[in-house]
Amino acid sequence: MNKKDKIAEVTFSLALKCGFDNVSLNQIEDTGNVTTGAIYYHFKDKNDILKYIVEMYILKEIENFKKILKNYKGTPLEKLRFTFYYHVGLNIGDHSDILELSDKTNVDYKQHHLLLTSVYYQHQELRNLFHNMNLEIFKFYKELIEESIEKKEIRSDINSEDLAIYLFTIFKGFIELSTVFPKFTLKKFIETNLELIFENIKK
Amino acid sequence: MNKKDKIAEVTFSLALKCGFDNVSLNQIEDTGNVTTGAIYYHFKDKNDILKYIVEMYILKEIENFKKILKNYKGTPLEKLRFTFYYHVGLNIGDHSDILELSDKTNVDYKQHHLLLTSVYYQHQELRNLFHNMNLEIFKFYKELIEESIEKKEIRSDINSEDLAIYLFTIFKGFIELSTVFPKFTLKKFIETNLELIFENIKK
DNA sequence: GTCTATAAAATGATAGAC
DNA sequence: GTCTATCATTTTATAGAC
Repeated sequence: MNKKDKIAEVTFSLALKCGFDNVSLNQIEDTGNVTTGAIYYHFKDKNDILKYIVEMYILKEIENFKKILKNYKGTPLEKLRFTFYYHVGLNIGDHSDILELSDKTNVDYKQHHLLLTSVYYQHQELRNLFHNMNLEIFKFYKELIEESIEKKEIRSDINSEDLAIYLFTIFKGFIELSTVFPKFTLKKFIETNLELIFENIKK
Repeated sequence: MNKKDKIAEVTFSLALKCGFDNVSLNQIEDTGNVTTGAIYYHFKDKNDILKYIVEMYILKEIENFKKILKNYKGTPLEKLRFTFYYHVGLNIGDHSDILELSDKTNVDYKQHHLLLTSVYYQHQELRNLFHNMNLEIFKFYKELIEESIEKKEIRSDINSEDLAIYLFTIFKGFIELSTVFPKFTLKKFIETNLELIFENIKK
């Protein structure tokens, strides 16, 4: 791995623990065995590292996932279940040659979600990147629904945009809920919601 | 308002904009016309202000809301709609004599949600307070459902705990979604979801 | 209880050698 | 491209007067 990605990787890894703004250059230098000089050669300033991380580690995710889902065979509900589980598994790296996280197994979806939310909050200059990402996810759900309607796998008397909103809401909801509400397991959240979603979309 | 609450209020107001950790004591002093001396007389350290804010401004919310909903007459769906709209309206102050926000109208539910999430993320010492809050909300939904089943207003062949998870998920989901996804209005998110919820709970 | 002055540490960033 | 040394600011927090 080149130095630039090394810096990004170690910063990402540190940021996951307590937020990007709470990671100091000193920490990055000590943990990653890099020096101030290297950092400021590759990046304009500290926030430039964040921008690079967001673009490299986060925004590529959906494109990758779409490719993966293309090869996945199953009913709409199975595809949805796969989607939900895939995203909380955060299989970064397993299917991607862009990302080179050396510690792939340790990316926790809760920390990942919290980091994204905090970055969105505290770095308004990056918000458009997130808006575009969410638009992509929305389109993904809508296409999944329209395809299923075409194949007559689910009921057709319902607006695909509304259903996409509904699915997206539940997706965001159980991630958020399982993050800040440890009473139940993630599996419980996903399966309970899938069951009620199914009641709504079956023919 | 006494000095302690003045400090808390101005800190809360500043924190809403870009996160608690990004507010400096200097900012608090300048904005609130208070001095270092006053701050450290009333609070142990900076994080002690946050703890006070969380306890005063956030955790009391549910208790207040429960009281309000008791006086609200309507069907379960109407109660749910009221709940959803109430919480994004964040009617802090309108019904509470505990809170004394001088700038009540400016509390934006998106900023409020982002602040809570960031605080949860970056201040692990406060997580238990949030867990308890979420448990209270969960119990609220569960009781609403059980009451509705008893009154035979909704279908009874469904587990009240599962339905509570479902409602809570959607609540968390549309808050999160409308915060980071400006394509649609909040009203669109709420109404679309309510419609599909209704399909699930009607007799 | 509230003030000012100041300490002590940490932070992001730059300069210049190699 | 990478290093070390250092600057300039800002930060939280304390001390002591009133």
